[in-house]
Amino acid sequence: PRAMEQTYGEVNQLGGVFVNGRPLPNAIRLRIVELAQLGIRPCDISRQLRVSHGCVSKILARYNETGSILPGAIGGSKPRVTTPNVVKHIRDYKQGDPGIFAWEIRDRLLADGVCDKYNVPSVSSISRILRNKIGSLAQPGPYEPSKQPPPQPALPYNPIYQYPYPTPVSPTGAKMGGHPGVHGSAGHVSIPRSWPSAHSVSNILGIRTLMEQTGALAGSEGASYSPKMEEWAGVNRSAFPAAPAVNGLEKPALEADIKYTQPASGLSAVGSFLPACAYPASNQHGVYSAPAGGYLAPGPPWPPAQGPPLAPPGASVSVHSGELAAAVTFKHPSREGPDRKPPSPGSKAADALGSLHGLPLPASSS
DNA sequence: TCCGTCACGGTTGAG
DNA sequence: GACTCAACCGTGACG
Repeated sequence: PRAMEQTYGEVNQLGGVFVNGRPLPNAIRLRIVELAQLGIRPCDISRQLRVSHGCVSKILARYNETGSILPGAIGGSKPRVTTPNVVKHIRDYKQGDPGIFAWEIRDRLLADGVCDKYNVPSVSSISRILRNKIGSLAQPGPYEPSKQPPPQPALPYNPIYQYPYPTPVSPTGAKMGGHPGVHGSAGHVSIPRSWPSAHSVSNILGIRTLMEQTGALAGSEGASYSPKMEEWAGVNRSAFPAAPAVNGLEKPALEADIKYTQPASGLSAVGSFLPACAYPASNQHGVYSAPAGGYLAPGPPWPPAQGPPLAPPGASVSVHSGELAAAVTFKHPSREGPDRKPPSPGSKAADALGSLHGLPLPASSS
């Protein structure tokens, strides 16, 4: 097992451990942002945390843009908009008016509530449907009524993809009037993924948060929802300053991150979907395993014997290597048995960051 | 020396 | 269950 774990991580040029293809632990991401907010230069952060400067730059850029330290949603596919139900409606429109234009169909799909502006097919898609699926109406197609799948609701989208519905067609039917993140409000988060999905911050910020608050997710939708870290990108974010001051670290956002990365056992509403985050606690432990401590903890502090340049005035924020190693909870397999217990709130990791933030940070967040 | 950017090899998850 | 695809990741190199 140890050999297997040792093959898991890689070591970058700075001596830091990373897992190719996987995001850095939240603790490190948080530290990057914090140190940046304290005025420490990205290059220094890079060396101190042993994370490539490209990564530091990326995380900081994202934080400045979205206010979130969390990585984006990994994997998944863009949900189809041309569902059988949509195709059926298009077919109906076409049959009712053979001369109808694609854009007219599009308008009707919107007007009839078959789709909303977030999932309505493009005109070109409609044209393609007309050409490929409806053009040969003589032949029974896959969407022939006789072969139709069971009737679908007016909005035939998988509940997993809870689109942001600012309109009365919202699945919850309540509190959908203009949630943040959809129409470019002050706190709008523009994750560069245009399609609205459960992965999109727009959706998350609005629907997810609202639904959480209203308890609407307690039902099957919540159970089937596959949340991502990105979901928390803007939770509790109201407005992110374009140029946050050193002390302007958006504590509410970070606190939200910290708060919501509590171990599932300690959470009620949010705990249920935290394990599905991009950092499953168990996975993280496995991923950032033995070598991490070996590379991070014993390593000489950077820069050697250089405190002031990195130490912010009056604050002891310099990250000691051991502290960091604890903060990122690189598991040492020799110290943790197979029956790994959930880290206690008073764990070293929590202490490491808790002492820095005055906030509890569970090890599972790393 | 610093920093933004991008290619690369990798992971992930829906279809 | 294997596969594909398109998203994401961090690293490392370049300018």
